[in-house]
Amino acid sequence: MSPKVSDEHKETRRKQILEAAKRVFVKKGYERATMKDVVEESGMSRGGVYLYFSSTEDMMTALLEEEERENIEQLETFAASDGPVWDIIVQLIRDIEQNIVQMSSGYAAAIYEFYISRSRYEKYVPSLQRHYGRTVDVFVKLLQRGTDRGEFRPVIPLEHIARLMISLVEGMTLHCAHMGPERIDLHAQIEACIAMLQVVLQVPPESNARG
Amino acid sequence: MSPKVSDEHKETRRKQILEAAKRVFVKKGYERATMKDVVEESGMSRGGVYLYFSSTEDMMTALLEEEERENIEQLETFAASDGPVWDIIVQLIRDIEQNIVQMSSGYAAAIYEFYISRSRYEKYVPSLQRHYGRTVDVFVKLLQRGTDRGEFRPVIPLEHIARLMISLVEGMTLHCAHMGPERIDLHAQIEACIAMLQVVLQVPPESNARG
DNA sequence: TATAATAACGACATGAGTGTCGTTTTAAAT
DNA sequence: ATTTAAAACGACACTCATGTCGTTATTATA
Repeated sequence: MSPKVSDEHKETRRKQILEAAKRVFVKKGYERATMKDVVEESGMSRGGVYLYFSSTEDMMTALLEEEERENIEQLETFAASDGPVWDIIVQLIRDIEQNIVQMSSGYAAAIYEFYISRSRYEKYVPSLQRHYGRTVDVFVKLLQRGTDRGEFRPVIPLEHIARLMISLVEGMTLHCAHMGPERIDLHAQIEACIAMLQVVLQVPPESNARG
Repeated sequence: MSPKVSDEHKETRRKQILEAAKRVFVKKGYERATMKDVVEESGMSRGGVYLYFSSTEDMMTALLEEEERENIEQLETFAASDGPVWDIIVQLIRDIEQNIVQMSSGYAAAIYEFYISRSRYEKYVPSLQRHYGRTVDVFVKLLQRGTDRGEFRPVIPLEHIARLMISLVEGMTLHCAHMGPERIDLHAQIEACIAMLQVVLQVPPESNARG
């Protein structure tokens, strides 16, 4: 008469399966990944894995839920930090560059596959929109703070700038996933992006944020 | 003793199958589309379809080959037209907006699925790179002409501007495929993109290209 | 009109992934 | 040490798309 294992144990197993799933996604992509693959990669049995997840979609959802939360939190942390807003933005963009490069070997592609296949089913679109909307919000607020402080004199509405930046990052990420950072000259693009933003926000040149 | 049908007939059949395939791709996406689907959609038999294409990959490749060629040609035609370069660019960008909207219902998603799944296999990457490279080239040359003519005084290297624009378009297209043009305020983004370009290229304000 | 080449057909064998479920193993509680 | 709840196993039946291939229908030519 006892629940056979502790909750921690179950959580460990769950994590273990998710890690195996992630490796499979990186290697084979989202659509081509099968439960069989994850079973083999995790070293567990078919029945065992099914005890925790009933599809690869469940697994990817679980993986992304956590990562999206971390992403937004990181963005909010950046946005909330002290100092000149322009410096924060520059740091943020360079941080994004690292992220893009890291994900460009397989995992980004798998995530895109997942989102794209989901966007086909209307019920999933709201969650995409929510994430997009939150990202826009955080970025607009950051730009607004810089403007309020007199750091910027934007020549384009802030919300439009925010949306453009997000589109830009998305495009670079996708291109990177397709062709790799070198081929698209990612680093130059990132620096040019910063320069462009500086012009559009009319950041006075005395703001120096060279890394 | 005769080749049973004319070449035109075979070409017609081929087109007919490709059209059916495109409808299937729009409806189900690339990965979930099966030969069975295309067979049923085309109204032909299994054996008949296999006589023309041996996989959905073949079909998508054939569809895209033509469209990519048309795309580049259209871009080159734009770039080659007379008149102020700034006007050409503005027209080009607004044209891209139409393209993005048109493709946002299913087909763009299918194409992304296709490219992403292909990028996983190295042998396909060169063709992606080639297309990307050509697009950059055409755009750089256009910008260069405007600069040579004294229309622009770019504050950022032209090649970087070109790459940024291409990333931007890619990002907007992807977001549109995910969430639709309204949700991402595509039109505002397009106009903001034009405005941003105008600033970065330092196009004198007398250049009026309001549509 | 007859014929020969082949386009088109569709049933079939095959292979791969899925979800289940009866059995075995494990570990907490007695 | 024994009990027992449930974690883990893995074989099995099922589904579905694939590629083939022997058969049938079609149409340019003789």
